[in-house]
Amino acid sequence: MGKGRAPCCDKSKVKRGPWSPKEDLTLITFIQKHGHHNWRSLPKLAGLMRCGKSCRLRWINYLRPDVKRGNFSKEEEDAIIHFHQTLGNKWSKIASFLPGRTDNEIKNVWNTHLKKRLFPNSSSYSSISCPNDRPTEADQKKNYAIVQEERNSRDNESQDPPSSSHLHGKHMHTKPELDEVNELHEIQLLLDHDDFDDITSAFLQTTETLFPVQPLDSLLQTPTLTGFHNTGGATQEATEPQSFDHSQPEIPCGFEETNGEFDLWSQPSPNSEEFDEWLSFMDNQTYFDDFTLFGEVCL
DNA sequence: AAGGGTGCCAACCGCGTTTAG
DNA sequence: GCTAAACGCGGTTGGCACCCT
Repeated sequence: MGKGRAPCCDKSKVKRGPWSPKEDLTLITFIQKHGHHNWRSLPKLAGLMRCGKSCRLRWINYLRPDVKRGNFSKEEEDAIIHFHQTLGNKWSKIASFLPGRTDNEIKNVWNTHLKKRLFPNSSSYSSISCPNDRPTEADQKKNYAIVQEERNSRDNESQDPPSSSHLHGKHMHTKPELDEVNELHEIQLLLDHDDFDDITSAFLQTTETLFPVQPLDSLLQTPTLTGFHNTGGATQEATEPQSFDHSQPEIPCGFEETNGEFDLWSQPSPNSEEFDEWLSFMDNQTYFDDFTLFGEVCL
């Protein structure tokens, strides 16, 4: 690098703060027509007085057709806890296992709900990725177990438990709810997005099996496969989803084992022999018909 | 009713990584 | 190989809505 980073845009010439519905429409329309190959030039071409980074963030976190609205389900929260235990603050990685959820949203849910439940007395503990503040492994496991216990008792108490982390009736309106929902709905009607519709409905139909949520009990055992379930043990049957396949996935060649874990995040080179095998493996694990499509959708 | 406190989330900031020339 | 631009990620913050006194 040279003499420091040039600012991504002239802050005096770009609008900041909340996006208006008109700006949203402009961005959606432009991206659906032209894509987003260059975020930096996009706002200029689209006629938006916004920084490219701001456009990208708005699109990814809010305007993408496959962004799932509403509260997090128990399964999603379990998945977050699971993957956070394995991956730490790798929000984008975690988000890749929760179709329709963004890294920002997951990060917020973790910071505002899940972390407090897991580490209620750790006010100084701000990041699990910070080694110095990191709770001991034993503490983590204990806390994960406590959360799972709370969940079970909560589910037993009510046939219709709150499905999200918003357990106390707080209802924020900063998301496009109420009037804004109608407005966005109108925007959607204006747009031709057949392809996106297909993808989105596919997501919604298969969400329950997209991320095989490992029961918390079995999570407490040392994971043998980074990012995926292990076969658990004697404790696993209590809460397992019915559609969950517990067979140990066969590890294709090309995955290297480090520290007793297989690194599935290391995608083989597209030209390598392992690539097709990797695709096939990931396809099976994510229950997507076409994993390459999944990669595209996740942007 | 009012005002201070708190929770929450969308958006911003800055840095590391990747890509292009 | 070097440099700068662009991208992407994770941490942080501003401000709104609700709660409490």
